Amino acid sequence: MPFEGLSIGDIAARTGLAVSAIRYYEDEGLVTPWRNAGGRRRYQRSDLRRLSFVMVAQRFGFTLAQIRAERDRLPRHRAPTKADWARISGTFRDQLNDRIAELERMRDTLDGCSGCGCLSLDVCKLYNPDDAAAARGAGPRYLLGDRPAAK
Amino acid sequence: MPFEGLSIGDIAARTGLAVSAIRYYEDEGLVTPWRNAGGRRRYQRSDLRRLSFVMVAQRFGFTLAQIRAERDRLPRHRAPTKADWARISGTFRDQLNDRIAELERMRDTLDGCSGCGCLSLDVCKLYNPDDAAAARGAGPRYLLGDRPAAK
DNA sequence: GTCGGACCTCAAGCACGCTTTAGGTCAAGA
DNA sequence: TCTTGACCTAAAGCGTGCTTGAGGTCCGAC
Repeated sequence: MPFEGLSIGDIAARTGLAVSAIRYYEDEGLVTPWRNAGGRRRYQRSDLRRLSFVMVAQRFGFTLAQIRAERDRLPRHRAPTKADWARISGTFRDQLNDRIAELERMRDTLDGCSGCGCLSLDVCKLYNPDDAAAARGAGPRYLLGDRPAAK
Repeated sequence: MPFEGLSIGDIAARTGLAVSAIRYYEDEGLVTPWRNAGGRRRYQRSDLRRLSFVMVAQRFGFTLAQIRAERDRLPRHRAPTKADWARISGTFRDQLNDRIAELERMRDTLDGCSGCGCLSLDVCKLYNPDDAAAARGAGPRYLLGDRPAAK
């Protein structure tokens, strides 16, 4: 007998996603089931991989919009190659490295502050918008590497 | 003449926060101005430091609720000591280190996958909930270190 | 035939951290 | 006195990623 597709419940059971989340991903254009005669969603087996990709990419810090954009950069007329996935995994890695670097920079700043007596309410530049910090703009965000925020 | 307090506009200018954000922080119990005869908020100079602390702690990944909790652990009857701030900075550092470690773990997983041919749709365990991953629960989240999610 | 569970749609709700809007009030300068 | 800008409150809105609820349908088993 022919393959009649997986139900949304099957997909939920096998991905660990909630049924409502799967429907939401459909609204977001991340997966596109067809419908059976009764109007129920039917999924291909490859949709399991699609949704797994979404889950993995989320873990790596991508928003659903970014994931959709990444997927849209894949060729539609052929199966994804290793090169395609290498690009995506490179994107993942770059994003991870950026985030790691930022956190390390923050940790170093914090360590520097601890060593120099910072985090003292009366001394630390991080808390004192009156001095150098204020001169460069406003508030401690500049000391922490933020760009001048659009208010 | 006596110090009549800073206006919310003064505070906004000196911290770089939006006026609406400062009022929101008041709703959240993070700062407590008094009111002048006309009902306008008046701030102490120390409120600049309070709000700077909020900004710094947010940068370090704390939610407003956590920041309030941290502040509530400070003694109310005396000025915060270096030891108080050392504890807080230690909390900051621990949190940073946890997040760095998690990201590095993810990067290592990703690198391992790239090296072994992972991120190939047909091979990678990350995408294939049918095999070992499925046996341990459902979907790739387990491979990535998530706890079994409460659905 | 009918029961029940899985499924359907659409709308609203939640958490977080704010901003925006609407409709006033206060206070300093011309 | 009048204007203007800074300020006030309360309520609603936003973005992200979903969940929950209400009310109805489909379909396999008994």
